[in-house]
Amino acid sequence: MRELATQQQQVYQALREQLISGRFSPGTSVSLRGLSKSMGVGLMPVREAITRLGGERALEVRRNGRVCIPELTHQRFEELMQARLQLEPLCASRALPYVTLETISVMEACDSRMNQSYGAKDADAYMRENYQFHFELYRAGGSEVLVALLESIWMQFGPFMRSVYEMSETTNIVDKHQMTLEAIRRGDAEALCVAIKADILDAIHLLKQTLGKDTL
Amino acid sequence: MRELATQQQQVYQALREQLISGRFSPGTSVSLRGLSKSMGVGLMPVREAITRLGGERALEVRRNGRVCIPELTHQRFEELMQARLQLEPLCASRALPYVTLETISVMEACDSRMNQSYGAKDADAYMRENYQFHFELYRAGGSEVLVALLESIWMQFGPFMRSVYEMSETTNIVDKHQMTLEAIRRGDAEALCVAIKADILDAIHLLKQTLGKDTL
DNA sequence: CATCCATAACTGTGATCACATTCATCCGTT
DNA sequence: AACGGATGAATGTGATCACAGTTATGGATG
Repeated sequence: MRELATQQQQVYQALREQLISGRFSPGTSVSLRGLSKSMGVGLMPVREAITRLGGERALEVRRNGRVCIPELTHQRFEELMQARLQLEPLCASRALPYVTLETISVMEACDSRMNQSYGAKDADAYMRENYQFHFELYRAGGSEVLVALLESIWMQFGPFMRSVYEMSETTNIVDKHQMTLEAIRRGDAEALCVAIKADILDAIHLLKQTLGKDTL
Repeated sequence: MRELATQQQQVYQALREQLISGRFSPGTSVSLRGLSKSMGVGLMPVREAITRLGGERALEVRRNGRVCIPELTHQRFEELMQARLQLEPLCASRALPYVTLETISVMEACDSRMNQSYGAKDADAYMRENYQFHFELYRAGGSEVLVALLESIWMQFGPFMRSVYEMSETTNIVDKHQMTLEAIRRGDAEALCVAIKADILDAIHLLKQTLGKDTL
């Protein structure tokens, strides 16, 4: 972790992690003064952090200026997953040649902690470790542009996945993580792409199965 | 165009168009008070607009807070074009079923104005019309998420392309636009993807040929 | 003439205040 | 009891000020 110099960076980072962990429910309205008090900082830092996150489409700024967590839409969800399917295999392939033994061990540790969190019903930790598992890989290649795009995407669907996690009981995403790790160890780019796509397709299937009745 | 209610939205929109048109050179440093004076508005509007654009990675906010137009890097350029190659055909395919006759005529008008601008050596207009040509199509499908991602990408490589345009003499991108329009008229999704990929590959080739010696 | 240091200008950060608009609440009327 | 309008709280927007850090500029000294 980088040292967070300014207050706005601290607020930005905190909100970012909460979004990726899905600690915010879709539709929740966010107010400047509310966040300001709850985080114990002035108005200006949260103001800048929020407009920045608005630029990353992680928060929705309505026409009247009110800010809220984007609502779950079939359209939005499908677009986000399509974008993941296009970009994540690409980013993973680019990273593969630069993966070190330490990268792998960090990913293994994330996966291990993820299983523990799943057993302990700790949704926050589960989501966070899942994020770190993927991005430890993506970041290895130094693809700053692609990683930034993917982070924007992950912040956008974070709030969705939380509700999925809380509803679902049977998850076998772990297997896809093992598939991913094996492909990396073999240095097999194609298998890596297949594993990652399978992981994303799992998420799609899981969410459609869980929320399918409500939102089509 | 939507009515721009607040000042920050006006500043944001203005900067956005200038970035896409490539009116800013890479490396140019942007200061709050400088923009504030040159645009005739207070500090706050430009402050919010800039942090928002920072979130979209259209402007680079350095660790010390200084803001500037991102520098041209071989790495960055390649990533941006790879992302385009992945996302733009997808976005175009999704839009194809929703294309109306008016969409086509708007695109034709853009292409026509583009040729005029090219003849008149009006780089600003050329870049702007090229943007509108593509996004008139992408927006037709209502893929808000994908369009937002692509707009972020276009703002990031806008400053690059300007220098390319000013150096190059022989451009045949227009042909690819005709290819695109024909594929749309036939409702041929595959041909549309091919045309768009060809357009992007043209841009890649053009830039590598123009700047190839300096930055590898 | 070159070098170094002090001064001045400029930078982003954050706080605070004022304003207009929107939202919710509650009271009065029908 | 239900509806509608007025009042109050809460919201984002923008201006202005103060501060600390950096950068540029200038002159004095070697």
